[in-house]
Amino acid sequence: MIQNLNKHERESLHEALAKSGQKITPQREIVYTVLLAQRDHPTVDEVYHRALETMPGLSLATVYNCLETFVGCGLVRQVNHERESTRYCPNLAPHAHFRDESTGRVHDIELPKEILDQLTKILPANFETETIEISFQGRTKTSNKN
Amino acid sequence: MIQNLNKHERESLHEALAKSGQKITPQREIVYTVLLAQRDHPTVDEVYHRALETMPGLSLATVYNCLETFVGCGLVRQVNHERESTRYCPNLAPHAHFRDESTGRVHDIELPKEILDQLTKILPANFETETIEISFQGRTKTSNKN
DNA sequence: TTGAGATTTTGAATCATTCTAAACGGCTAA
DNA sequence: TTAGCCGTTTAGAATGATTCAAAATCTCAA
Repeated sequence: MIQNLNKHERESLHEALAKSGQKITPQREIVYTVLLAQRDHPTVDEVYHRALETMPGLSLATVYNCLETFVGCGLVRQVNHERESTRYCPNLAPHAHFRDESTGRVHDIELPKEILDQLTKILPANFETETIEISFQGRTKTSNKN
Repeated sequence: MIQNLNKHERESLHEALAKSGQKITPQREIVYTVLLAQRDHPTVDEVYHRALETMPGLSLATVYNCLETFVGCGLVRQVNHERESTRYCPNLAPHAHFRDESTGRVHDIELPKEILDQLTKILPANFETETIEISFQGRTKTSNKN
């Protein structure tokens, strides 16, 4: 069963929404709760089905809307891989993604600040970066189920 | 007008196809020629329209097939950006991509080997990488039209 | 030159995502 | 308390890139 947001999580949500002039709604709280509850980079459809258990009438379009809103106010990151469905990730620390080809799972990889700094240095002087995305693709050896 | 493949380019193509047991066809030669002629990371549709000028009967599905084949035998890289159409790139040297949000254009950014090495080091020991993708998103300052 | 197997073609099918229009909800001012 | 404004949600249709299916065509080794 999905836990409710704790005080701090609820605050982040309310603050982020308020900051960009948007309202708090039950749908948004539930979608955000679902994202925090299981940090496995779910697709829209996965979020939708998980959220349905708490709010049976919820519509898919609303899940799209909520997630778009969260991305817009910086609460959540989009993770795209090739042409697969977009996945969503509430981890705001700078990190890369590793996609395991054998399981399809996506893992967060912590990204040292030095590497980010170095990366921005390889750009020509007049290129201004807003976001950097780094994604690895491969396999995990051995029986590690992580 | 689109130039023909030079001797070396034709050889790479034939060799790569042969190596993965596939045939040389006029369609494949033309699609590859189009990719080399203008290295602006075209979409399938762009490749299709450029190729039509040389081979009027060509079908869109064939362009999809050819590009998929080239990616499969390592002649060409796919470039995905968010949910936009997939783009294709015949630059085989390791490089990152910078997408200019104001123009939609994609630029190749040379990628120093040290950075690649460092990147693979941040992975847990049992993660085996096959490919790494790095993409920047931002804007180019000033009136540089590059 | 021939035949097996790969490739191309056309058009239909798929599927994630976006759009549209109507209903809803919450807040503010009277 | 009510009226109305405006952002949000909803259902379903529309979009658009990509894939699939089946038949026709082509390529190349023998």
